[in-house]
Amino acid sequence: MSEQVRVRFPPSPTGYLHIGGARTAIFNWLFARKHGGTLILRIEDTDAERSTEESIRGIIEGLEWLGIDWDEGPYFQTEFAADHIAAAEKLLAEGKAYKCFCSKEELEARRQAALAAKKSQVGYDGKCRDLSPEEAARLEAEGRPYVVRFKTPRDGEVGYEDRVLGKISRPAAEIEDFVIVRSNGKPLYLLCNVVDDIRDRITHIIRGQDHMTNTLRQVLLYQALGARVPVFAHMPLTLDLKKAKISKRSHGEIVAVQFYRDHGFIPWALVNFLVLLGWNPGDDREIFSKEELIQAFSLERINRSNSIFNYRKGDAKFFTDPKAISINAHYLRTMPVEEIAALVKKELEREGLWDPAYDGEKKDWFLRTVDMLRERFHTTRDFVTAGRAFFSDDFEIDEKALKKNVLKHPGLKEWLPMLADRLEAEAVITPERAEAVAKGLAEELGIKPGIPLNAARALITGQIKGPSMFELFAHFDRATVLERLRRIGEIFGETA
RNA sequence: GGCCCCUUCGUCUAGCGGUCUAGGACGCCGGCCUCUCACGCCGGUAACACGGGUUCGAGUCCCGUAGGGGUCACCA
Repeated sequence: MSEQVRVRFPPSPTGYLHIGGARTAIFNWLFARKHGGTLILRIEDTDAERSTEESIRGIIEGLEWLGIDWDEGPYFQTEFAADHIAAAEKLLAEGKAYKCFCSKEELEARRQAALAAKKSQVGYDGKCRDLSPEEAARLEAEGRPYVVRFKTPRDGEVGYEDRVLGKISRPAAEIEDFVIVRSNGKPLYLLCNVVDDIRDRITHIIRGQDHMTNTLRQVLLYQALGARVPVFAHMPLTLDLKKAKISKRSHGEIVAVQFYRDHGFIPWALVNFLVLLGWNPGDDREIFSKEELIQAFSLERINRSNSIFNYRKGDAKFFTDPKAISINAHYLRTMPVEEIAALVKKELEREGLWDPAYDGEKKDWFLRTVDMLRERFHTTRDFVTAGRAFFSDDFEIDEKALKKNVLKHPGLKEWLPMLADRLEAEAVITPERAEAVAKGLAEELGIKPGIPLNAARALITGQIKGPSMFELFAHFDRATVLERLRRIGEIFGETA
């Protein structure tokens, strides 16, 4: 590619960054990085009523969190209003657009009539298209409000070569004379977008298939404005299980990038998951480093069909797409432990469980804890929920663990204190000594080793499952182990 | 409804005429490991929407049908 690649991500700041938008940003970013190009962030804030500062902040934070960096911007569309107006005036002056004085009511009435007559064309009928200059001037002088419409060619084909869909074309005459400037003088998205892309020298437009019909009209606009038509690539959409477009309205926070940040996702894991929705590298790889992904990415391998975000509301086991969780869990257990520890630190801080010593004299212990737990956790959030007992004495014992591993065996009331005594007698508790002590005791008592061990797990970690208890006896500090084991008395006391 | 796009396991997907009794991943089920869980390893379940063509041969090409999606604003 000899020409410098320039792509853009143009969110409209009317909500948070959702995963569909993030995916679009990711594809553009990958394409730019792959070709040593430029990614421009352009905030399309022309819809003043719906645009908010908060949303702009949310989008930027979301992109930063994901690690999607841009090279230019953020630019704000509203700052280029003069360009948009100038373009509209140019089209008007060249006779490529015209003023339309039809009122909304008239338009609606004619539309309904066309619909009733079962006409195939229900768009604008072109009534003002051929108004004489005198007539138009007269109406304008009367103070009649007008919109500016683009004069669509009456013959020929409009088309373009889509990099994912192939050749797309339609007869130009089928496209109605669409509005490019509102009656209040404000240009519309269709025009602004094209003018901005021309100014920003955008070479490739990578966006969702929901823009496909816009594209034909925009191609016309590029041509009328004498600009080169960029390359288009329309990505498939992401739907829900019921095949509806995912949206905040119907799916809530689950579609927000922020939700994943708040639920212990590793940013790159989300990127990795999202990029696999509608794209594949052509081989069996599914896990990519940033460099590998940039290397593997290409527009041609984007799928044509929509994909489904496999999320079931209220699923007890999977709070989001199982594959997303699985990819996150993969990164959680394979990334350098220090990197995971840094993320866990943030979770602990947020929960008020962070001990500065974890960065100092307890650093090794902290890293080992993270390492020990991470292979059975799915998110960094799990460290402060299921893993809470590792960082605080204030934790609840899981109900099932209590029922199944403790209360079922009243003998534990004696056995666990015995175990505590014997561990206390050890000069240093190592996993090996702990195993010998625990197994020895079980044998003497004539019980299965699992009984005291699983009970100890419940008392010490609050969980029904977790790392090896032999490891844990040695891992927790001595006093904690002994104290928690001896709490067995309270348990039976409380529930008796 | 018009126009446009799409259609392989439950989900993400590989497949660009013969190598497809359709491969991988996630999920699910079973097994090994084992103090529990997880990891890991082994095994299993499960799909070419339908109908016509073209061809010696079709998941792959063509047409039709059905289904799904997108879009039809003085929103972006």
